[in-house]
Amino acid sequence: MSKEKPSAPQGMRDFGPDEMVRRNYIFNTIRKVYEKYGYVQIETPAMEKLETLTGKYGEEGDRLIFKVLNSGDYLKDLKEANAAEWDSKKATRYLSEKALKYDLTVPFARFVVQYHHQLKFPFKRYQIQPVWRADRPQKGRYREFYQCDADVIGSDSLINEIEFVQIYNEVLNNLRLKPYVIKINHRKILSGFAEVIGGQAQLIAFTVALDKLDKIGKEKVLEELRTKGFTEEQLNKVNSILDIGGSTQEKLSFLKKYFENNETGLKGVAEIEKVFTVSQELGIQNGELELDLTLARGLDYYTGCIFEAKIIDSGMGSISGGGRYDDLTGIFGMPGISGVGISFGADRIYDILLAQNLFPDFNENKIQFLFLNFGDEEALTSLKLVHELRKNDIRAALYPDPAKIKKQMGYANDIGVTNVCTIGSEEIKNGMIGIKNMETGEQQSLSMNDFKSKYLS
RNA sequence: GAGAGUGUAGCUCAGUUGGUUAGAGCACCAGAUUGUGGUUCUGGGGGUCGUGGGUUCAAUUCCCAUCAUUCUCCCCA
Repeated sequence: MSKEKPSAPQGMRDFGPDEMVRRNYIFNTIRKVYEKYGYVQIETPAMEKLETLTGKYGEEGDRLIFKVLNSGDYLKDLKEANAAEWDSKKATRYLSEKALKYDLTVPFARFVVQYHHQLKFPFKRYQIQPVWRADRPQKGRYREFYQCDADVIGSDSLINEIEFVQIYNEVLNNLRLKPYVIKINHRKILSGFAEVIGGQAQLIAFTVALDKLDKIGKEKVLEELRTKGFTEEQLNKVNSILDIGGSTQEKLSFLKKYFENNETGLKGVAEIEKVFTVSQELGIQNGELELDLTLARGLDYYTGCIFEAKIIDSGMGSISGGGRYDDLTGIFGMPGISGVGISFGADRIYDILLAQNLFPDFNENKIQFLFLNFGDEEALTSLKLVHELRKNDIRAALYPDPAKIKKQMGYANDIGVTNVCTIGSEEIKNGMIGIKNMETGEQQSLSMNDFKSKYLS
């Protein structure tokens, strides 16, 4: 290829008509469930002030924020400050004051603080919008992707967590994404572990290592913690945690004993237990909801229950995450307001549905009647009928150009219309209309009046 | 931020142990069928083999660099 082909930026995609139909199916399915549970929709801008986003996602997250270059002479301040020796981090605040949003939760927290005087709490909102991450793209990972968030803010009740389990169940069932598992854990259980072990300062290192248990195994986890400075005594205590297995009930009773003298851990256990028992009463099956003590989740702001949903054997990472954050609005100057929310990754759901052939047929989007164009005179008659059909909310169209009939038929076939209608000079003379069903190939001739009484009200 | 793979027609790819005019399937256009598609048949257009440099009598093929892209780790939806 001698010339550079035009293309979208790395990790960002175009969506053709077929893809949009499928994507809207996902969005609508999720939207319907959210609305049924009483969530209302909002949107926030593509960009936020850089200061709104930085520091909310941990060091790794900050690195992945897409910064937007200032307009105008963005080097002016740097020149005046003699900034030649600066590193890029120091120079950033002079070069960029806006950034593409990294998720929907933090902009929502900003929204809540900004409009709290006119919001009614508990405020239940949903939001379906793209977010951007300057990540290395790979399978199931894009630089621009859609999140479908639902959050409740201003309510401490565990009812919210329990409802999110219901929402997960309903959305995943409606999309026919089975089998799935909703993993649940509690930040206070993780904190409790850290307190018992005596490595409170190393909570982060501990949870990060714990998170890898599935992937790298027990020995490697212990090894990693050893290099992070955990003593042998601490490692022994970690060891007994890593061995926890069995049913959720067994895990819970182990934890109750383990946290005998630890208030934080006990609180976490009690909350998880309640979510489990009530969910079961509401029909959640064994295996659909699982206490996963290795579930950590990176986002720094979670403080209570944390969720993750996975489609078993999909070869895809989690398609949804979420949790409770007690003080997200605190960083914007409004402390003491608790929130909890979840987020579906629409693009990963799309990939799984496509790979497993789980999209339904979308016939209702097809054109019902395509009228062939036999020339200006004949087309006018067709156009009037098309107009009538459209008035009756029937999808109809006239081929705009008097092209060869073979070409028009080919077009009808390619875009998948249901029926082709012919009104040429013959038909006009006899007051007839030809209808061909493109699927069966059947062709019939109807009088105009029969056609109208059959399809028009 | 670290590592690996791949760049040949619009798409998916074959091929050349370095040697005259670089192939297939699909897609596209035309005809067989001048008012009838999806099947079939015939014909056609389209590539300086990602880009730059090196080795060589000769490079699409070997070497180096560069860019693009895919995947893995990190992290995450």
